Amino acid sequence: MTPNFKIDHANCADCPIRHRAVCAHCEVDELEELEGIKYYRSFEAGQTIIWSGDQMNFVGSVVSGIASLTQTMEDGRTQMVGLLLPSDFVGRPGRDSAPYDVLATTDLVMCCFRKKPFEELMNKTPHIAHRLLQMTLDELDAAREWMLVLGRKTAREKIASLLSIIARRDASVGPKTSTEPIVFDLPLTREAMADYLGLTLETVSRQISALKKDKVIELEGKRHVTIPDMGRLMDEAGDDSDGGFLV
Amino acid sequence: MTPNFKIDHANCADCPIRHRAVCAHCEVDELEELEGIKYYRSFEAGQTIIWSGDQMNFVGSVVSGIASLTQTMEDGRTQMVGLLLPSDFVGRPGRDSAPYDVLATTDLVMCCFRKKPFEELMNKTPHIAHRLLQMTLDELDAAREWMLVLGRKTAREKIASLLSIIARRDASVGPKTSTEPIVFDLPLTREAMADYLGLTLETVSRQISALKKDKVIELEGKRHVTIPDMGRLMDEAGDDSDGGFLV
DNA sequence: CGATTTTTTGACATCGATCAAAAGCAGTGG
DNA sequence: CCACTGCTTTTGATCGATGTCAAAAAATCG
Repeated sequence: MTPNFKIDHANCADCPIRHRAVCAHCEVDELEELEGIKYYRSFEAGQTIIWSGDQMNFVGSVVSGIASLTQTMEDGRTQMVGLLLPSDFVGRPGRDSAPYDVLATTDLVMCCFRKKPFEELMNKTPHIAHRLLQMTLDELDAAREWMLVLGRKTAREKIASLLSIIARRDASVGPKTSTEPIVFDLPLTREAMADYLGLTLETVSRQISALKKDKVIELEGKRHVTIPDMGRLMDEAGDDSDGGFLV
Repeated sequence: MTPNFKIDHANCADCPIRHRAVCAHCEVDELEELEGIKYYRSFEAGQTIIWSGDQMNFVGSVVSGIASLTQTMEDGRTQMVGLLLPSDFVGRPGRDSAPYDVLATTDLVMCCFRKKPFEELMNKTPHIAHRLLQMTLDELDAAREWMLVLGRKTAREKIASLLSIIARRDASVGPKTSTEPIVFDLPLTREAMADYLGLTLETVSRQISALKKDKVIELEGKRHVTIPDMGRLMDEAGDDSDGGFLV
């Protein structure tokens, strides 16, 4: 059913997400135990990783690519409720069924653990449990920030907010000042952006065009974005313009 | 500044939230340790418990009353991002400043712990850490369900969703069937509901009047609500009508 | 009972949704 | 290389749900 392939024997020491994922605080011996139960799975863009309501028999970390969590109403309206970037964790220890669909938005590689062994390991490894709590609190903060976006921001502010979030996560390796331009590729289609923002794809398209016309962003093709002035973008997002960078 | 008073020496064994709060899984000896560092604080309706950006030097559980988490934009637009009912936890171990305002929506009693001792106790007490992770995952689920409400539901569906959530949490002690009427008092003003739902208070008022006219709800005064048919209300909310009760 | 807050109701404006069509772009096979 | 197909994105015209502004009504409180 799921055309995925395995990448066995990859070494945790070389892992690109080693220092940010759920295993970030693990000692060498703990890491060895994790290494013993882990396996890799790849998914193609567009594939469904987990269906809402399904039994979840594994948990894991996004190694590369982007996944999304979405909720769908009976009549087809859909809302994205989470965007999972590399190092983010998928799954909920202690629960057996998934509350939302998990989709591969791009080609994706995950580092998986069968749920049962992971839970047992977690129970005897405070480093993992502690890290998972921290990550869950971070996700809760992100979800609540997104509630403000969904509930109170205008379409233009919503687009600017999404762009600034992607820019910030993407640029965390890049320059630290807010004066240098930031460049990145949009990993989402207009429709996925609309589902994230509670808009229609037409409105997304119009607002992106408007931001481009007003020189808040530059576009090469449909996906390659340049932010000449991050402060300007954050003003457009309705956020405190210095909150993100200086704190 | 904060006119609060203390209720010392209350016994954990008699605590009304004992079985649902962060201390739910504690053994007798763990409970004694918690009892040693706890203290009670009362807040009046409308009081701010914690300001966004403030140092948080305590964490704790809501014992009675309702608190809300709200985010405010520079121009005054506000969005409620959390509704804390009795047994819910306030505070984030490991973080030092609050990301949102915490307000007492009604008169409120909290069972507090100074943050530092609580964190230390948590680190040596897996029962507490584990329970807190479970509660945080529950909050994350609730936040994500709310994202669907904010992003994709109509004003009428939003009101119906809020009523059904309050009804469900209120009625968890009450009858288990969906055929008996459910009765409760709304703990929120129209304005607070508007802030929760991303609406204006006028729209909230109009939609409540409409639901009343259509016999989905009955009102005595402005706050006392009767739900004659819970299934009907959940249809109006756009939810699967049996999801909440049978699962 | 008067003062203040909360809620309702009305008239009107607007932002974003909807419906429709065209344009751009990628892949496929002849 | 081009014609064909399907998908994404843009653009245009129109409509309707919800916001805004204003005032009255109801509830609460001293």
